[in-house]
Amino acid sequence: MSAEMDKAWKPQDIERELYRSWEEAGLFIADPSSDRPKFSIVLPPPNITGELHLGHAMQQSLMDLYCRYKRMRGFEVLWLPGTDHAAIATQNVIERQLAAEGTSKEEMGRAAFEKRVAAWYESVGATIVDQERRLGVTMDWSRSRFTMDDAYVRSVREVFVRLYNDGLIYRGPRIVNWCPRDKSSISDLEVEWREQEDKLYYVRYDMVDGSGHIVVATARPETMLADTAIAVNPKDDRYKHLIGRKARLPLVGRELEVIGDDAVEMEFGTGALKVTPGHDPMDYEIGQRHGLEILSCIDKSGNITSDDWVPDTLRTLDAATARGRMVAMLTERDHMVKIEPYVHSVGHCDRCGEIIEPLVDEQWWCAMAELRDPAVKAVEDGKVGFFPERWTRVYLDWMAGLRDWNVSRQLWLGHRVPVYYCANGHTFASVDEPAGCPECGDQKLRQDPDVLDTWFSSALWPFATMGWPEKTKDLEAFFPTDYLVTDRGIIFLWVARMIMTSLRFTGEIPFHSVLITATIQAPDGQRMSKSKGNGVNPLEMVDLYGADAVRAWAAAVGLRGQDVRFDEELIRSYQLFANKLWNVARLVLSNVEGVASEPVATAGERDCFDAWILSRLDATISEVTDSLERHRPGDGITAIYEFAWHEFADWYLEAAKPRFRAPADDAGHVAAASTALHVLDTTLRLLHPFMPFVSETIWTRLPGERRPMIARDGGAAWPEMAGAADSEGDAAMTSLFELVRNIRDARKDIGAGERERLQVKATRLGPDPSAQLLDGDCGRAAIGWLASVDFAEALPQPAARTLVVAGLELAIAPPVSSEAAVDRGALERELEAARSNIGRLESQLANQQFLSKARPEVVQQARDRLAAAKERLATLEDAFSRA
RNA sequence: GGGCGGCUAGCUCAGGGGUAGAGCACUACGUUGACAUCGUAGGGGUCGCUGGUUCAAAUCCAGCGCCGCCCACCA
Repeated sequence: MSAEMDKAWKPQDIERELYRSWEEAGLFIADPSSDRPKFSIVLPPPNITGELHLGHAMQQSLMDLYCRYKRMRGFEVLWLPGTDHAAIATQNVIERQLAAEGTSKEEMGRAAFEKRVAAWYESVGATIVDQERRLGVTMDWSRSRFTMDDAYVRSVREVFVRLYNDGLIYRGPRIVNWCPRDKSSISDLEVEWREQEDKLYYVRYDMVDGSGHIVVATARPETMLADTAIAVNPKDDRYKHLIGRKARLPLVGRELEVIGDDAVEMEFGTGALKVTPGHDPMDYEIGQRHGLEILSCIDKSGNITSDDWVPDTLRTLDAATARGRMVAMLTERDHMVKIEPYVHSVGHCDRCGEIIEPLVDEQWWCAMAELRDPAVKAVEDGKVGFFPERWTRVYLDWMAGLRDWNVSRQLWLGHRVPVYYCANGHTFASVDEPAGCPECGDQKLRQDPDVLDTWFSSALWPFATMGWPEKTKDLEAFFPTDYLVTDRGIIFLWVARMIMTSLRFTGEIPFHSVLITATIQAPDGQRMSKSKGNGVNPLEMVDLYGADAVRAWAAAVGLRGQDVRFDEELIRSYQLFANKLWNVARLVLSNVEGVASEPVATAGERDCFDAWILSRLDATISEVTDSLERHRPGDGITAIYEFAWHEFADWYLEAAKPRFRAPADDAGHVAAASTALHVLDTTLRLLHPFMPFVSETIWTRLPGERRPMIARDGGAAWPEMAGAADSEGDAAMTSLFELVRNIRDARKDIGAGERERLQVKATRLGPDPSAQLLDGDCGRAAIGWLASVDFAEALPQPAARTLVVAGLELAIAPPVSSEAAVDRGALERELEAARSNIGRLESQLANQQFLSKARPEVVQQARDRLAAAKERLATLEDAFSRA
């Protein structure tokens, strides 16, 4: 059996082929008519803007972990994949490519641009799917969706039309975030605020009646051309007498009324604010409250308008140039009072980085209040839970301040707004391409030119991908979904909106739990980004360490609730773990010929190690299962790692070697082999969701017929506890390990040769169950083997060292050729540590307050520790006196 | 301006009232037939600072200091 197993685990040779075999067997395809309980996840569709990054790899690993786990627990699992057209992001990527090629979308025209986009979607989509396969994810490829698929487009239109007909979507002029580069509005959430060094300009506006002046502070003097009022706080004694009077706008001459509004901060600047409703969101609201006229002095390209009230010398200038010229003009005319350095936040387009120009424009809006309320309640009632829980508060706080959503974009890419205008002035929304106006029958229809915010279509993802509004089998079987695994960065942009649309259109929540994953930082603690060049390609990691290692790393760190600093060594450590397991399997498999895969039935045939490892296996099953249910898979992979390496391999298998070497029909051999086989089998099951490739590769080599682990029938079931837990026995074994370590340590001290067998004499000091184990047959055999000692009735010479562990005294005979090179320094350090330990415990136990107030078991614990410490000290002093 | 995280061994991080933990790195020894992608042993931390509560604080409370993220209509 082992002959065909290489000495090392080589994931690169195996993973692709193994994945192909899973896929060809149709193991990922969900059956909606299955009578099993259902479990479903929809993949957050990656933007088709480029390759996947490490964050995607981590999230997908976590999703796959849960899908595989649920399959093993008997669920019918649907994991639905797909991609998002990402209108504005994709348009930006392609426009950048075109610019690099010396052309532009305007130059090539709409048709050619669309062809170019289609080609891009195809090639990038294929790359993404290939990356996903390399990770070993069990997505149901037969159900893959793209947000621009015909059926999906129809769902989007359906939602839009219903909201439109319900009056929740409306068109109107309001202030929007305008990106002069993309020539489109964007929503509040897509504005990225960056701190910037600027100037604050203090400008004097003279009162019309010649009674003085008022000085305002502004960071954007170029917008003053469109001022339509001056505002002061009505409580401000400096200014309240001016309210209702008029000031004259410099350079333009317009008369501006001084108004009182609470929004004006008295402490800022001079306490007087120039009001420009056409180019500032706060001013816009002030304008709304006071019925101010809205003027625009900056157009959609970011240039000064050529309205006739704009001074000739400023018309059509770009805003930055205009600002410079205006500052000069104001200074020249003695209107500039002073200029101060000023640091403030400026809104930028999160896609292209351009500075946002707030301006008033006709756009489509979605009223949120009615959509919001049920979505708030669903989370408050715990129907949708966030993990870590603290994100619940973040969600609710944001929802509380929700404002209407600008859903239209002026892009070339995306879902067209399904609103039509006929020549007779009728307007209507339609799911299907309409043949004529429903009111007048006019056939010369014009469709609204705008497209929808990408997030409008993403908001429907969980149900639109399953065929909504049709009543499909998939919807019935797999919706609502179970987990949504995503990044905290899109809780508002996406998660909240899915909850809102889902409740409105399906009457159900879209998912039960939102698992917020870690954000991965570069090794230097900075944000990973393409522009900084500090990103890590997940495929490179897969090539280097194997998909299993990347996945185990993701499980270890992805749901800790903290951000993760990327640490390649951690990934590597899981590759080493896979290799360790591989070699564990080689050892076990070379000893299990003809052995049953179940542990030997009767306790009588098990030795103390068999019982112990089965007890520890039970504890591990419990820990791993629990970790997954608590959404803490990091605890699970750690538990498996600890168990498999440091308990099963380091102690159990080492101790089992003598029994393995006995003849195959020896009872001890059979007990050890069957126990080892059972433990290995179970460990592989526990590991499979985390590291599917190595676990399955080994599992299929175990004796017996083995189908793929995730197969519905005949695959590997998730392990159940076997009632083998025995905490007293475990404690005794821990003492045994401690004794072995102490003997090894002592051997070095007393100068014993590496392989020299030393004689020892054991004396039981009391009825301690640990002492019984240590001095029993199993204990003696194990200690003898692991520490290279032989038990004797009496020692030929006085003991070179006496150890006391858990009620057993062990005297060790001196080695034959004792070249003791005892490190007295080390002994002294230990003596000192032991004495200070005793001192600390004694003073604690002398403290009446402690004795009377601390819990009794804590006091007892201290007493036990003191006794043990004294034993230890005696041993050390004994050693020291001989050294 | 408000909120949320973080600050524990050289590095990356667990833990969370009762003697400080892991992995990696480091030191010494070791190629005995699972594995040198390994084994055995070892060194290394006043748990950001200051107070408070408690018999007992890295852990709870308050304040402060950095670092990061999110939200916000101070122009």
